[in-house]
Amino acid sequence: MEQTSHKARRQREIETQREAILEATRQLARQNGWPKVSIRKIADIVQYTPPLIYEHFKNKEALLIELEAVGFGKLRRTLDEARQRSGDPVLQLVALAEAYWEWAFAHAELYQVMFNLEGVQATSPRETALREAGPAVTETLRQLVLFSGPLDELFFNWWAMCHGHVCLIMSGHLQGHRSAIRQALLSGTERFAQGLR
Amino acid sequence: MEQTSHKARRQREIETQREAILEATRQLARQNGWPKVSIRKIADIVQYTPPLIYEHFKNKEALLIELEAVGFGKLRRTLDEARQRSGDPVLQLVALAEAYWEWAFAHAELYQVMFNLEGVQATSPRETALREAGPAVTETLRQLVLFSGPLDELFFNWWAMCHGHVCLIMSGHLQGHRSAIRQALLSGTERFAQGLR
DNA sequence: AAATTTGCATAACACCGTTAAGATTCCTGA
DNA sequence: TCAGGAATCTTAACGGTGTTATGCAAATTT
Repeated sequence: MEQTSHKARRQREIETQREAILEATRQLARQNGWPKVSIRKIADIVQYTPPLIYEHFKNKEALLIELEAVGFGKLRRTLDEARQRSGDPVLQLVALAEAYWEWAFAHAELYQVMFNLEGVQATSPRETALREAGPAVTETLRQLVLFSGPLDELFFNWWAMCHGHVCLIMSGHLQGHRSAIRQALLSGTERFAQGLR
Repeated sequence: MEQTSHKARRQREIETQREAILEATRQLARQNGWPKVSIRKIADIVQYTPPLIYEHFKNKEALLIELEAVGFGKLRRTLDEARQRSGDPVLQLVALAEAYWEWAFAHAELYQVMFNLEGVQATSPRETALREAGPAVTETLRQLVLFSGPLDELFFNWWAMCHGHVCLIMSGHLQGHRSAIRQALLSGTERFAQGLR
């Protein structure tokens, strides 16, 4: 049946369009920041007219939510990898913070859409999205804490430390102190981990 | 000279208009979130037409920057007060974190414009704005650290802890865990302070 | 070959930030 | 007192935005 292959080919074309839209969106956000990202400009880049975007995404927010999920997935994998580069839990936790920091700035446009920073606004149910990146961290924390400590609290602490330092730079505050803040995050995380032994 | 009193009266009217604009902006942001704040709606509330806004502010961003400054001023005063409610530096640092948390949610619309959260985007020189709220915290930290420790780093750590926890809630992540995150911030700050003795 | 579905574009709507031009009121000075 | 001008505000417009109804042409099915 070549009908099937036609349909399959068409299906791949659609998927290609979808990927192109997502990639164009990220490109625009990287180049000019999220506030200047518009459906019309995205359509321009992918060489179609605006209504085509709406065949792939219900609206602009749905596009952002998709990228948010992409971001959390990528971040999760990055953290999983980082955890496996050392055995000592203290070093692990610091390595996780370092990986978090590097990832955030290497994929700033994703990070911004994940946390509604710098002009992004998407109101989605994100409850699960954040937790998804947690297991690697939580497992490392577990090795640091005797008995069953308040793992949730400690996880929030670690996350807030990382996110907080990243945000201070991304929001434009302390622009000139990027490496100093990076150092503060790393040494702060180490002290945090040491204190849990 | 009643010319002078005329001018003075007029001056006060202008100031009143300006205040009304700022207040209307905050009101709209509180009610519907920043993305739905528009010059036209602000003009509606203050019972004038849009161009009048531009007699008081160069553009929309200038309005936001003004509110950003208002926010940092208020936050600074709040922290100064909180610091004076206890003598013990550990308790002080925790009280500062608590005051920070409470203030952020009591003035969420200001907090969002201060840090470009939830759809706000203002590109301003903020270097000084953040530091302005620092002295109270730094002074408390000084009492905790022997000799001259890396006060800058510790200040960034404290700030990032507070800001990070606040952000996790404000961005919609962990929506249901507000009081748990609050508790995490407070106990995390206490552990942080204890570790500096 | 006719009918229908697919795949896209054109064109429109309401809203946005911003500004140029006009109208009206008020004050000034002769 | 009254013309002239400044102060004060509005109307109207421009280009941009997200989104959707309509239309058209090609491809597919019957």
